[in-house]
Amino acid sequence: MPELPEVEVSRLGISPHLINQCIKSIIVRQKQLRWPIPDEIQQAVGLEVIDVRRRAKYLMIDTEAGSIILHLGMSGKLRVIESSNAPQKHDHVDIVLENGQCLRYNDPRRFGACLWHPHTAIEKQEPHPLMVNLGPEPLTDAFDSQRLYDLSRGKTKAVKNFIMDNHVVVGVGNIYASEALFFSGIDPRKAAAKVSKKRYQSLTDEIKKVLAHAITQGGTTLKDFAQTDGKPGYFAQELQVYGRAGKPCNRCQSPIESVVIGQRNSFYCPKCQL
DNA sequence: AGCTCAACCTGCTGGC
DNA sequence: TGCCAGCAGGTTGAGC
Repeated sequence: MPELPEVEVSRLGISPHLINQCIKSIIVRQKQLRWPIPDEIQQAVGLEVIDVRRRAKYLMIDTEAGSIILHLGMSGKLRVIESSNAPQKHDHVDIVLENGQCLRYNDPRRFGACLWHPHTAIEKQEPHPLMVNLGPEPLTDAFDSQRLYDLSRGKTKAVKNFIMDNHVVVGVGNIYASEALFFSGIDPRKAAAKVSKKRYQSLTDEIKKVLAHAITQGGTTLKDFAQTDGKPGYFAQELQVYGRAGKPCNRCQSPIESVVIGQRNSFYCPKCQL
């Protein structure tokens, strides 16, 4: 379900309920996610939540002793509810607060993760191993067209795969990759090395625009994404190409086409994207 | 080094 | 109505 906008919407939704609250208990009903949930996560019990941060599609719930790292995978959802609410199917983890509320993590496909990153004295500033090799955040100045251009030289893979590579830039998933390529008029199948500097400038701008705008709309709800208050994301109705195979392009009326690139279904307008 | 592909898991949809 | 194949927002790691 989540790309970067959906994760950021989740962060914005949960953080005011968590920050400065004390963790009373952590209930793990299903520890077998992408990786097993480590028992060390219990080190957060009794501590106050200092901050809720996001890096790429990871959420970090910071305490004095370390951070709980959450990843929503394909189907993960977070909600803040009364901890007395009966758990439903696939409600794998509760982070229960002393005020009676809890952060409940639900993930049918269990592609997500819930990990613990201790702040030991020696490695207090060390990032988690999962985050060591991540590229820049797309909504910061560290992500610019020069970087895309430089890294793309010699790359034969499709430009869509290239911008979805977390070493290049994080947070661009299958939906927004297709959308940004549409707005910049680039054929998603084109080899990354064959895209000009000028077009990487456009692509960089469009990636930033589409992600930032999707965040303001509460993300994209396709099947089951919900904001943490249960409302759907409203960006789905603004999608130009994703999921619109056979429907007319909003710019030129040509039928949108779909093609599999790097195992992922991809959508583009054959007239607007060259 | 760079690229492709299988794998992780459940649920939903569409065709027969 | 039922069954089964195919597909889904992500990421890692094996293998070429």
